[in-house]
Order: sequence, then structure tokens, then C-alpha cells
Amino acid sequence: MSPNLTIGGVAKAAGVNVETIRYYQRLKLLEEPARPLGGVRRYAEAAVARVRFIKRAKELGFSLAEICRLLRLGDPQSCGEARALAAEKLALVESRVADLQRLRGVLKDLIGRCDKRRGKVACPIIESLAQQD
Amino acid sequence: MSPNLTIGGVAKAAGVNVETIRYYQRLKLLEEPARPLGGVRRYAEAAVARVRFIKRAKELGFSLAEICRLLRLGDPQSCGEARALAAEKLALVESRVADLQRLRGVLKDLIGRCDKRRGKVACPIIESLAQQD
DNA sequence: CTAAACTCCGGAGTCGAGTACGGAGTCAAG
DNA sequence: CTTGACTCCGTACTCGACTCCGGAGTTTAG
Repeated sequence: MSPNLTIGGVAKAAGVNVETIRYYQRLKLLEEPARPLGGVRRYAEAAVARVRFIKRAKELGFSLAEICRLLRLGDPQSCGEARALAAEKLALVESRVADLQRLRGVLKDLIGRCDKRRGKVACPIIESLAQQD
Repeated sequence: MSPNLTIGGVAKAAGVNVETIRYYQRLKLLEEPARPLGGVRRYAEAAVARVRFIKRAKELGFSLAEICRLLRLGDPQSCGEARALAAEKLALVESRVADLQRLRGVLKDLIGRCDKRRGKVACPIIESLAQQD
């Protein structure tokens, strides 16, 4: 299974636009296979995996710039710095989880109390999130 | 403590730019107090809370458009639709938490295994996120 | 009373993340 | 060997979320 996908195949498999692939290549998030003199580039399955990774990381709130750094963790040579970066990301992810869980609690609460409140109390979501810087 | 803050005071208290406040007003995320003929608008503390709410919700990955809907949950009159929206958001938040926790596990794992891998295995982050669409 | 700091306002500019376009080349089925 | 789908490439456009600008008016410290 050597490189046999065209850019369109990769795009379809990963669920993104062809232009998005090309855009990621420009940003060096994805390497672009050499083009056989006046031919068409072929991609390996790994490209699909990489695009999917980018997609998921994006959904989790990482910017393309951050994803770029994240992807470098995969380069065997950069193991030194990798550990620190991973730790940094871990902290970020943990705080994000905590935030979301707080919001989750508030939402559940709101649903439960929805009928009770008679237009006089402020929205609990607003109250809960507005406080503490 | 009736409205006594200027737009700059609100901005500073909420930790955003003055222009951001004005921008939110244009988008109706924030109501703009009436301007006393040729004077300067004054804001209540509630405006600060609201801006902080927007800020936090944004950090949690909600777009301004979503936040706009979220904020309407606070309007006493819209309780009917509110419940459904809250439930919808809850589902979204729960799946986001699950995703982040998966990533969290992978990051922890990576940190633990960082020394072991000798440049031959692919990055576990990439492997873990690339699979299952 | 004046100068500095701030507000008001509309519109333009920026940045990130794509998406669209259009002309030229390439590939694969009939 | 043609036709239709796809690729290549650069440039331009879009959209969300701001941020900056500049001229006018307003408020406040000294």
C-alpha cells in the first residue's frame, strides 16, 4: 500500500475540502509528496490520518499553529522538547475539562430548575460563569 | 450602585478592549445604555458580568452566535425554548469533555513513555486521534 | 479654565482559517 | 484519442472576531 491516493482521495477520506489539504500543505502541517514531472501527486494513507488528527485537534480548540507544534511531537528527533510541550498541553487540557465540567453542571442544573423559576431569578449559567475572573 | 461605569471601566473590569465592548453591542450581545443627550453612557456592574460570561464561554469554544443564544436563556420570557437549548448544549459539552479527556489520557501516556521510545514508534497522540472518524 | 484622558461613531484594516476561481495540464474510460 | 473528471497553482474572496483610526464631543484633575 504505497502512495496511491490523489489529493481528492485524501480529502474525501478525511472529510475535508481539497483546498483545505492544499492550505495545510502551505502551512507545513502536511508535507506534499514530490510531483513526478508533470504528473499528479500521490499520497499514502498516513496523510489521511494526519488530516484527521488536525481536524480533531481543531475541534478540541487547538489553533493550526498549536497543532503544528503538536504534530512535531511525532518527529523522533524532537523528543527532548516534546515532553515539556506535552506537559504544557496537558495542563491546558485539564483546565479546559474542568471548565467544561463546570458548565456541564450548570446546564444540568438549569434543565432541572427550568420549570421552577418564575422569571425572577437571573439565568444560573450567567451567574455561574460571570464570577471569578 | 446604579450605573456608574464608563465603557472604559467595564472594559478594564472585564479584561477586554473598549472596542470589543462596542463590537458586542453592535452584535446585540450586550445592550447599550441610553446616552443622555450629548453625554457619556454609564454601565451597571451587570455589564461586566455579562462580558466576563461571553469571554469564558468563548474560551470554552462557543462562537459569538452561540453565546448570543445562550445569553437568551437568561431572559425570563424565553423559558420554553430554553430547556431544549440547554439540553442541546449539554450534549455538546459532554462530548467535548469526553474528547478532551481522551486527549488528556494520551498526553499523560506520552509523557510517561517519552523516554522509552527510541525514535521508532510513531507519536501516540497522532495514532490515538487519527483513528475513528 | 484648560489640558489630558476619555467617549462616540462609522468605517477600514487585520488575522486565522479556510473557500472559490480560472486557466492549464493529466488521467482513465469508452 | 477524445471527453469528462480531476489536479495544479496562484491569487482573490469570505467570514468571524476583533482592532485601529480620526475627528468630534465630554469629563475631570489641577
